[in-house]
Amino acid sequence: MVTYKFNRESRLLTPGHFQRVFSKPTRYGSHHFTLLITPSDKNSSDAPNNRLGLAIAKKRVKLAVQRNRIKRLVRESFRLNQHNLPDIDIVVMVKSGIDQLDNNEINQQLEKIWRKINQRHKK
RNA sequence: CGAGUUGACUAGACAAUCGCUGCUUUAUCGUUGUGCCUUAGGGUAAACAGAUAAAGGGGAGGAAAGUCCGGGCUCCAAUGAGCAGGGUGCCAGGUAACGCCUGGGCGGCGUAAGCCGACGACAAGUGCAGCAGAGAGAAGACCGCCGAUGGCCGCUUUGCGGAACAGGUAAGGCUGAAAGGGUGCGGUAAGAGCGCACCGGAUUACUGGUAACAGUAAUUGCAGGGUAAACUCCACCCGGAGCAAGACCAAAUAGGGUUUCAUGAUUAGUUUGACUAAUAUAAGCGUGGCUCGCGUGGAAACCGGGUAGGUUGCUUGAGCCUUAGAGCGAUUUAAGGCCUAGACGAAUGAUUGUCACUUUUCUUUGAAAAGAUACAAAACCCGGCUUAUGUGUCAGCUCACAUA
RNA sequence: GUCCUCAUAGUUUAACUGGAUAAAACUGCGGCCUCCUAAGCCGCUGCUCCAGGUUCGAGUCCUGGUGGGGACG
Repeated sequence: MVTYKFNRESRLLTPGHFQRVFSKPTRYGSHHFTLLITPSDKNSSDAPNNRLGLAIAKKRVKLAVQRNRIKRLVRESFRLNQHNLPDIDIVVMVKSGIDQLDNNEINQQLEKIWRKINQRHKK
């Protein structure tokens, strides 16, 4: 079933959720992104599918406007590609210099990462 | 038409597709909580919360920023006052309040419109001023000037001349950021507010003004300058903390209190076992005692605190718009109309197209390419200040040039 | 979000109550010494975070900004 929705169930909400991902991650990266990935918790009832969390540090991106822009782009890209992904929890982190990129470049980088995740998982 | 100056407005527009988050309405689900009914079993969706879907409608700023001031609101402490500490500082007004704003005064800049100003007091007291310089605060003879007067020397001796001993002198030089009113004339041996004129100052009086202050007159030769973003004095203001304030609900695990039961301990009574009553929350082991260490403590009910988490505070307000009145103005009064973000790992977006805009290139119009805008995003709410910043429009005023 | 602190050579610290060339150690660079290196000796290296203001004079006082660090769930 193809869905483009993105509500509170597909986000990481509490520090506990984040800790679970940080404790045993698989890493993916590109020039400006680092992604941490853990398979979803099957026992927990409130994790029906893949979920996204964002960790955009103020140290890496100074201005609030730029931080918000990056968050929105990542969410948008996740929203449009989530039906291709397996059931995982994702935390997206960011490296310095990302605020220099424009929207198009960020989208391309993210799509490359989604494809890479999909390939590895099928193996 | 050019240059400038002040004030106000603006913060890309439209469409399509896919999303996020509140609100309203409708439909479906839903007895988990609350409510209602009850024959105490439960029932109730034409009860409210809650979930899902659809439709409608709303969704960042002029600075949302810095957190520099002032308030509302909440809690804490309170009988009030003072000290300490901090802040403000020409005058009047505005305001909930302010370090803000308006009007006025004074000073500075500018041809002008206009702009800028921590702008009380150093004659209440204490301090500070390196180096340089003669002298730095009731100042000072280094160079200089004079040497009238007194003394010295010479001569043509009731006088004249010389040197510069006593001494006089703040006009000039020198030092410095700063040297104790300024300019001119008189005066003198040389000078000096020593005298006079004007300017400046001080004191007193009067006039105008609510006041700051301004003006006029008279008197006074004139007076210890700078620094208070040095201590200080004077006048006025300030209790502390902040929505992570505060209020409510409250899981698991741990843990507090009370009661009951169970268990073992001690004592007493009855006594085959055991039971009853009282006491204590320990007993026990290392070790006989003290000390120290080790170690055990079941079940149920109720009460209270409270973590995770949730709800609330949370947006109707010193609110906005229009018109009229008061006021030079800030502002204020009245009437009518309007509701305009409430998120919480944190929404307000992405993509595409057309137009507008900017830049570049070619260029008669115009065409093409690129950019998709600057500064920057709410986090309880207001009033200000400061800082950052794109383009354009409107209005007032000033100066210069040209024409009439 | 709220509150609090700090900023001086490349690094770690000084600099009195505002007073004149901002000091010291280590490091770096150059030179001397040595066959070479080390050690030793000599010399060099500063917009006192930035911009204004007060003052005769500011690292120091005042105002505004920039950057770093910390506390509070």
